[in-house]
Amino acid sequence: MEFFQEQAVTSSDKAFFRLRKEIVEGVIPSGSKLSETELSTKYQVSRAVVREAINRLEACNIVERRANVGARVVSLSPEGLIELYQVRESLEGMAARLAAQHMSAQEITDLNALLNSQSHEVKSAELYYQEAGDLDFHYRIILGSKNSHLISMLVNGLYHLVRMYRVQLGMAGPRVTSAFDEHKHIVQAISNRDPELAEMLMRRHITYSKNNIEAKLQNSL
Amino acid sequence: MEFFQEQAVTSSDKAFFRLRKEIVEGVIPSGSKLSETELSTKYQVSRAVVREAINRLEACNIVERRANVGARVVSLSPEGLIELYQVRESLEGMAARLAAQHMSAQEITDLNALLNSQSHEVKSAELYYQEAGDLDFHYRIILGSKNSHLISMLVNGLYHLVRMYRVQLGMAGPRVTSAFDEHKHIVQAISNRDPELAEMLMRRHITYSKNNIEAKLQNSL
DNA sequence: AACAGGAAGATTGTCGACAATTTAAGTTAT
DNA sequence: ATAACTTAAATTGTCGACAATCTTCCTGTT
Repeated sequence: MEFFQEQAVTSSDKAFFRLRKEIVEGVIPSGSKLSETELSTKYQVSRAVVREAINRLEACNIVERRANVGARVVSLSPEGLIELYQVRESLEGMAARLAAQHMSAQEITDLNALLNSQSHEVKSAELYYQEAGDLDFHYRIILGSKNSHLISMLVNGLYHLVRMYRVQLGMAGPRVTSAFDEHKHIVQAISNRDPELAEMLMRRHITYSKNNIEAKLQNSL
Repeated sequence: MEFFQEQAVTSSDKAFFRLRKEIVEGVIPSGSKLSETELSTKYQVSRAVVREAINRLEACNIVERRANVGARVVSLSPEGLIELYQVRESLEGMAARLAAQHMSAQEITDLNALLNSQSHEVKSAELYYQEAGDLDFHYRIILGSKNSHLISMLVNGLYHLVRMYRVQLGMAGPRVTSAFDEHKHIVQAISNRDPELAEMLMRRHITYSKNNIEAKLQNSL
């Protein structure tokens, strides 16, 4: 899966990645408490590294911590989802606009190639696309913006939360092909160096995505 | 000064606030290295709390850390400033739009009152306005958006960086009164519950602000 | 029976010491 | 003299133990 490898050098990194993965995938349920001692025995590391990992997760808005009390995994709610997608719409719209201005010709070529390769998968009904392919697409555009703050906020901050909502609500939906068409239009706008259109299409794309996941949320709650 | 009191409960909190303050105000110069041992003796606390404070500063994008090497205060650059104001324009524009929708009547009344009180200060040429008053204004609108992600990103993330640029470039400029007029128009749009106009005015306001600080940066570099 | 106060247990916060890694200096060989 | 290797110093990463705080349960009083 992972296209952009965050490589773990320190022990805290490993704990952070593992903990994040387990939370996003629901192995550790949302809303549950994170005990430092418990996790340190489970992961076979000292409490200090678990503590550091939890602190990082707090910075990602994946856990909430209260001083002298402890940390809890955030709980998913319709309001939280809406807030999340509101900022995502704004930030990714901006990313698409900047990408149309700043992506190199090579990067745009690669992006088109990615879409072509995914085209086959979509036709052959591989729903692998939904998860990884969609993330890959959005990820490249975010990087294409060349804005480090934007990249940091989206990649380190919001995206794991987005994935958390998706995974835990079981997103294998009928939106695969239509989302793919939207991706195509966005790439076309970027290829034409049309920032305004790219932003608008991206915002719309994310709004659709929000509506889709929102409907799922209604059912599963 | 501080309108929104972040109260320090733990020892790490205090270290974090103090360190952030010293960095933002340039007491610790940008680009310099942060030695954990050095700071722990200087602050009279253990290395663990300094370490935790530095980790939090990293999450704010105020320091950059490399594993097994150490942390450095970020260095200010024209590119960094532009990137910062790009996202600020997008996020605060969004905040203004949401504020026009979600602020309570009471909050809007308070906002108008704030502007009236500042009107006197501006006329009496108190340049106190520039720093605290401007921050207070923007801060209220951000909170008025009622979007927790947005609030977190701006308040915990970007704003201290913005202040860092301002303080270290010595922002006592001729923009005081014109900025005040822009604030007035924005509040008017919010009072009229006009989200689109509020967003547009806020984006323009921040663009002006960027141009202003950008000119300063040209001179002082 | 309900509520306030206080001990006991558990959890987080802080500390100093040790281990691992990087950086710098010093030495040797080409 | 330069380059590569080795070694030593300094810095960061990790650990286990102790201190402070919160939570829970128990006791006693109204």
